[in-house]
Amino acid sequence: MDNYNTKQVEKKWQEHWDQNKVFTVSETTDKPKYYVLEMFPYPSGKIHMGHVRNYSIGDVIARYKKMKGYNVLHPMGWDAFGLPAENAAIKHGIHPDNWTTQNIKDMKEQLKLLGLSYDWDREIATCNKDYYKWTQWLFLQFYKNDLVYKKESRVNWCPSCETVLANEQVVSGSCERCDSAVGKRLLSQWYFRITDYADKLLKDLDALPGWPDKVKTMQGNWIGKSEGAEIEFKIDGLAKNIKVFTTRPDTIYGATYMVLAPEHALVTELVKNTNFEETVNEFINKLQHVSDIERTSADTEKEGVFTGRYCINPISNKKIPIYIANYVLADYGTGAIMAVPAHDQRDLDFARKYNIEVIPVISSSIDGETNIENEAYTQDGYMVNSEEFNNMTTKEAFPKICEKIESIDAGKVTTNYRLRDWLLSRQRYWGTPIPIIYCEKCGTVPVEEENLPVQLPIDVKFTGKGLSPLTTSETFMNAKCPKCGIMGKRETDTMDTFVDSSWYFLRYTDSQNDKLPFSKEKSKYWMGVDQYIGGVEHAILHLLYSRFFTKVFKDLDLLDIKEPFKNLLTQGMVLKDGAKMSKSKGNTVSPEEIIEKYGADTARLFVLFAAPPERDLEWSDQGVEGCYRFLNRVWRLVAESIEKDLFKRTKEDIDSQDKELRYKIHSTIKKVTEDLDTRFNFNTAISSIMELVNELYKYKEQSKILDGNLFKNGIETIVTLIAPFSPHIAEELWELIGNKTSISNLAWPEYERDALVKDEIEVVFQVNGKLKNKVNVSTNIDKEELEKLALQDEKVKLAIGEKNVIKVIVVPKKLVNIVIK
RNA sequence: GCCGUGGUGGCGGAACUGGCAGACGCAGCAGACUCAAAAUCUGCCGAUGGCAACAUCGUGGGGGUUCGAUUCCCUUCCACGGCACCA
Repeated sequence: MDNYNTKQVEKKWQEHWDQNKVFTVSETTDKPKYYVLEMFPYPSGKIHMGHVRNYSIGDVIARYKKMKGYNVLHPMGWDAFGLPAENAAIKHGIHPDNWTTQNIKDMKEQLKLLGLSYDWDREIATCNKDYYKWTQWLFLQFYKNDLVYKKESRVNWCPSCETVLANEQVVSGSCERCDSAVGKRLLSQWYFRITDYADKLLKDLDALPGWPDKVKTMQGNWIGKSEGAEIEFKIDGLAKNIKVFTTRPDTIYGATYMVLAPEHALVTELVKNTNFEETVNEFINKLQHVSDIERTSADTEKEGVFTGRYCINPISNKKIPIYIANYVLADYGTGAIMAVPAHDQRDLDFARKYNIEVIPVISSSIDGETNIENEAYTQDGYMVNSEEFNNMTTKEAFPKICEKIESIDAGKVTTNYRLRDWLLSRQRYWGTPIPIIYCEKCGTVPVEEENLPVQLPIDVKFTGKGLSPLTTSETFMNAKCPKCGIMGKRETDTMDTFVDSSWYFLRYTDSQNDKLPFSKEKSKYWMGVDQYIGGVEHAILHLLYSRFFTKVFKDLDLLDIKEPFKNLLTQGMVLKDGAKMSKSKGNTVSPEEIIEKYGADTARLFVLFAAPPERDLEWSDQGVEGCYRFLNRVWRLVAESIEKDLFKRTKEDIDSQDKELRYKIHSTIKKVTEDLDTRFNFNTAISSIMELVNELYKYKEQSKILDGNLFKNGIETIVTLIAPFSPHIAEELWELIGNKTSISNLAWPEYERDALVKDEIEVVFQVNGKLKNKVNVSTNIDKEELEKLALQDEKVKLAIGEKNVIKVIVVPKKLVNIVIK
C-alpha cells in the first residue's frame, strides 16, 4: 500500500476548517473559557523551526481544550513594528509598510500550511493604525496619570551613521552596521515609571504558581530588591549633605571614606575653585571615553581621585575624605557610597591602592579578633570598634543602628531596586508615534484623544543618517498646539516595540473595538491568559512589561485582573548539531521543505515527540522519518481494516486478548489525558499512542477471532487521541471510517474504569532488594498468601540457599522483598 | 562571585507519591518478502563473564538514610542559562 497523500489531505482539511469557521469563537456560550496564546512573531517573512515548535505546542493545547469542552480563544497576530523593516527601506528602497505587509502575507500562508487552529478573524498587526491608535491612547492614559515622563539621557550615537542606536544595535561597543565606535549623546527621552511598580511586580511573582521558577528568579534578580538605609553625611565646610545608600548600616563605624560617582550632581560644587578641580575634571573626562560595558565590568581596575573635601560620619562624628571613583554607579541608589573597606571587597581593593585607613568593625568570633589583609570580611559576626554596639551580633546591631540614625535625623530605613525606569523613546520611523506636540507657549502638550491616531507619514526619506526619518516629513513635523492653536512641533520619536507587545493579548479579546483598546466586559470574560507559550529569551523584558501594563490598567480601572498570564510555558530552542539554528551558522532546516516532503502532521509530530517542550530539541532528519513512518503505519492500519471489513466481525465470548486490548485502549486514554492535563508531556503522550498502535497491529494479526467492535473502538481511540497532534490525518481517517462530524468538534474520550481492573497482576520477588522472579498473581491475593508464594518460589529458594530469612516485606500488588543474612 | 537548570544505552528520551532502570522513537545487527533494491514485516539490541541457564556491575563521582534510591539527605565534579563593581 502506498503512503498517504499528505498534500491533498492537509489542503482539504485546512480549507474545511477555514470555510466552516471551526475555530472562530465568541463570548456567547455556556462553556467555560480557555485562552491559549503563543508569543506573536515578528514578520520577517519566513517561519523557522522555533515558530513551528512554539505554535505546534500551542495548537495541541488549544485543540485538546476544545475537545475537552472549553470555549477556546486561540488568536494570532504580528509584532510588526521594528528595525528590520527600516533597514530594508534604507538598503533596498522598499517602504517599511510595503515590506511588512508582504512579509505578513507570506508568513501567514506558511502558518496556514501548519494547520493551526487560530481564530483568524481576530488577527492583529501592531503597525496597523487601528492598533497603534490604541497604543497611543494608552500612552495618553499613562501621561495623564504621571506614569510616563521625559528626562535627559545619554543615548548610543554612531558618529559615522549620524544616528541614534538601540542597545541591541551596539555590538561590543561598535555600530552593527558600520563597525565604528559608538559614543554617547545627551537627548531628551521618554520613560515609563515602571519603578513605581517594582515592589508589586516582585511580590506578585508569588501569585504565579503556574510560572517556571527559572523565569520568576530571573525577574526577581532583574528587579533586584535590597533593603538597607539611606544615611546623610554633612560636608565639612559646605552647607550640603551627601546621601548614601547602604545595605550594611551595621558597618557604619568602619566607614573610612566616601565615594561619589563621577556624574554625581555635587561633584562640580565640591571642587569648584579648589586645587583639586583640575585633577577631578581630568579624571571625569578620561572616563567619558570608556564604554559603559568596560566601565561597569567587575574586572575593571578601581580608580579614583580625592576631591580635597571631607564629610562627617553622623554616628561616629569621624571626619572622612571624599573621593570620586569609577566603581560607583550614578544611577543606582543615591550615586554615592560610604566605603567600608574592612567589610567590602571593592572598597578594600580601592583603600589598599590609595592607602586609605581600614577599620574592622565586625569580628567572626566573640573574642573580637579581626584580621583583614587583602580579603574583606563580609559575613555576619560580632561588633567591635563600634562604641555602644560592641559585642552585639550584627543581626542585633542592624536595627539598633538604624534606630539611632533615625533618632538623630540622619537618615532612614529604605529599600532600593536595581530596576530602572523603562526608556521607551526610539529615534526611529517604523514604530508607534508618540502623541505629543511641543508648543513654544504651552510646552509639552498631549494630542487630544479624538485626534488619534497620530499617523505615520509617507513622505519620509530613509537615508540611515541623521535623526529619526520622521524629522524629514514637513507634513508630520508641523502641528497645531491642541491648547492654544499656534503651530508647534510634533514629537518625532516613536515608541519601543515592546510597548506594542505589552498589551496585544488584550486586543485579541476585542480586536474590532473602535471605541476602546478593549472593552471591560470582553477582557473580563477572556482574561487572564490561561496558557502562554514562548521562548525563554522573553523571560525578563516582554513578560515584565506586560505584567507592568496589566497592573497599571487595573489601577486605571481598565481591567480587573492583576496578572496577565496565569500559566507560562517556556519552550526550549531548536538545535542542530548542538547549536541553535541560525542563518549565520548555516544550520537551519526550512519548515516549508519539511512540510513539502512529509506534510505538516509529521513536522508537528516530530517537534512534539523529540523532546519535552521546555527542553532544547536536537533536530534529527531520521527522527522526522520515524514520525512519518508512524503516521503511515496508522494510515495503513485504518485503511486495511476498512478494506478487509474488520469492524463488522462479531464474536461471542471475550477472551484474554480482548480483555488486554480493552485494558490497553483505556489505559492509553488515561495516560494521554493526564499527560496533556497536568504537565505538557507531549512526548510521552505520543509514545503511548504509538504503543497502542503496536498493540492493535498485534491484535489484528494474532487474535484467533477478532472482535470488530472492540477493534473499531481501538482504531477510533487512536484517531481521536492523535487529533490534537496531527489533526489533518486524524480528520481524514475519521471520515474514512465513516463518521460525519469533524473530529475538531468531537468530545475527548473518557476512559472506562472497569476496563482498567485486572484479574491478574504481575508481582516481583526480590531477595535483598535484587530482582529474582516475576509472577502473575490474582489481584485479590492477600499478604500472607503472597508471602508464602514468594518463599516457595524456586528462584527465590535458590537465592536464599543456606542463609537465614530475617525479614519479609510485602507490598501488595507490587512486590515481595526477602531480607536474608 | 551569586542565582537557576540539567547530567540515565551509540543517540533523542521514559520511569506517576522511594518498588521490575532503559517505555517509545532513531541508529545498528540478523531474518522474511523481492531477480534485485526501496518500502514493509519479524526478531535481537546497557556493560562484562558464560555455549547456555545465569551471575556480577550499571542512572557524573564519593558518602549517608532505607528491606529497597535514577527518585530523599550531605558532599563534590562537569555542562548550559541568567545576573553581576548594585554599595
